[in-house]
Amino acid sequence: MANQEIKSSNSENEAKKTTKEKIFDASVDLFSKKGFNDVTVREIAKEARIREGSIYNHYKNKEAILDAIIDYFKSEITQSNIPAEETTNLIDKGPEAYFEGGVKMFMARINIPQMEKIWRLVCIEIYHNAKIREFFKKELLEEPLAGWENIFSIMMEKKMIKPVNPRTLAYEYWSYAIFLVFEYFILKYDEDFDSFMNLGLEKMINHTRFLLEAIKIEEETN
Amino acid sequence: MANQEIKSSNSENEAKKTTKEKIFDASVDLFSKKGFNDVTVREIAKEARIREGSIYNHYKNKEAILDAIIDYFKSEITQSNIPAEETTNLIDKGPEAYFEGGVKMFMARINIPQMEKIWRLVCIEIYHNAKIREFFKKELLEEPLAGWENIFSIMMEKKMIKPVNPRTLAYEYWSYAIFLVFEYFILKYDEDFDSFMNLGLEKMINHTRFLLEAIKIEEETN
DNA sequence: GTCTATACCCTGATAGAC
DNA sequence: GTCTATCAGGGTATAGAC
Repeated sequence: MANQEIKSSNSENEAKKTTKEKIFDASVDLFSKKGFNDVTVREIAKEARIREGSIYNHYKNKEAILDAIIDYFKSEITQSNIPAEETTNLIDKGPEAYFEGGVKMFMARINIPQMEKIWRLVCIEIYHNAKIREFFKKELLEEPLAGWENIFSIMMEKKMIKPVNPRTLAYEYWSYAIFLVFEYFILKYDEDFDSFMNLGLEKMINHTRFLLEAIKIEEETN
Repeated sequence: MANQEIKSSNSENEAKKTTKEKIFDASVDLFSKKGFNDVTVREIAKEARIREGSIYNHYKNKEAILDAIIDYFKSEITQSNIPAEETTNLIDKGPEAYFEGGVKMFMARINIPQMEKIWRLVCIEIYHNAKIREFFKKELLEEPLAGWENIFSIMMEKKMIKPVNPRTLAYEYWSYAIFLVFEYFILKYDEDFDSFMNLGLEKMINHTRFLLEAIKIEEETN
């Protein structure tokens, strides 16, 4: 956490940035707005206030810049995963507490200044870039689905929630999160200037409450 | 319904196609695979087995081909909307029947041979093409959400389902459909050779059952 | 490392004979 | 309508002086 300020954010201390960082940040900006294909190396150079040729001293080619951004995204996402030990502790606090934890976990993956732009970039390049697509499928779809399925199974064993198909329940829960990402970063990114953190959080909590109501154990069974 | 075979599908009677149709079909094929930007006019000409220059006798430019495809998509989607009168009739048959109708309505929008490719094209160009994005937002997100909100409100008034926030319920229902579209056409299009019709139908029915269970009126209240 | 200058390729689109 | 030939522009990437 000491020298973790490698990726300095936007307009702050622009002067202190290395050229490589300038290229990285300018590319994040442009790619997230226009998509990889529609950004030219000339534009990146202009935005980074350097000459075109200098870019190739830091990155092999245009594709390599995108790769670096994807790697950064991957590492940020993977870091924010909740360790397995904490999971078991959280479950005993009841479904409400766990859901709340889940929402916060989900939001933590987005609530880093530059990450919101990279999320946008990931969403718009997902069809086009195999690396992004495979990562998204594995780390943001299959792995969370399997995780939630496991959680729900445990909760059912402990009679904390109604017995339903845990796989179905995992899909019911998580698909909404993916929908929110899609809705925000693809459909509404240009118009909603509020961050996903603020807009999505409320909707996700709403969703969680609804689901909780559907699967809670009725009091009257006592 | 008589001369509605204008858009002849793939390999059938290739010879009978007009040149304009050849260009249209070749473009649908290529755009849906690679995206608009990564397809060249030369490729389209090759796929359509004509010369490059001939394309411009039928379409003003490359963009105009995409526009024609989008217009075709729009008209197919709009046609398959259920008229308002039928809606009220369906509601009285109970939530199960109505949901079933809803799923079929949704699937009907996809289950036309060439439409599956165009759906893919729409999904991958949605960030990039304002016309597609606005249509998707209006006709496939906002309008259905408003429609379902209305349906659910009526059902609640008629005490057919539990009283919950109808807007929330509409989101709970419809967001899953959008998720399925996204999952299939973006994440899994290359690998799943089965049509969305087959794969999505089962998942959507599963979802419907879960939601129905959550909002049904309990028998014991009698 | 950064700059200037440029090579080389591919793009969408057009002109004009047939 | 379809073809051949071609253009102008813009794309990535490189060479070589500083």
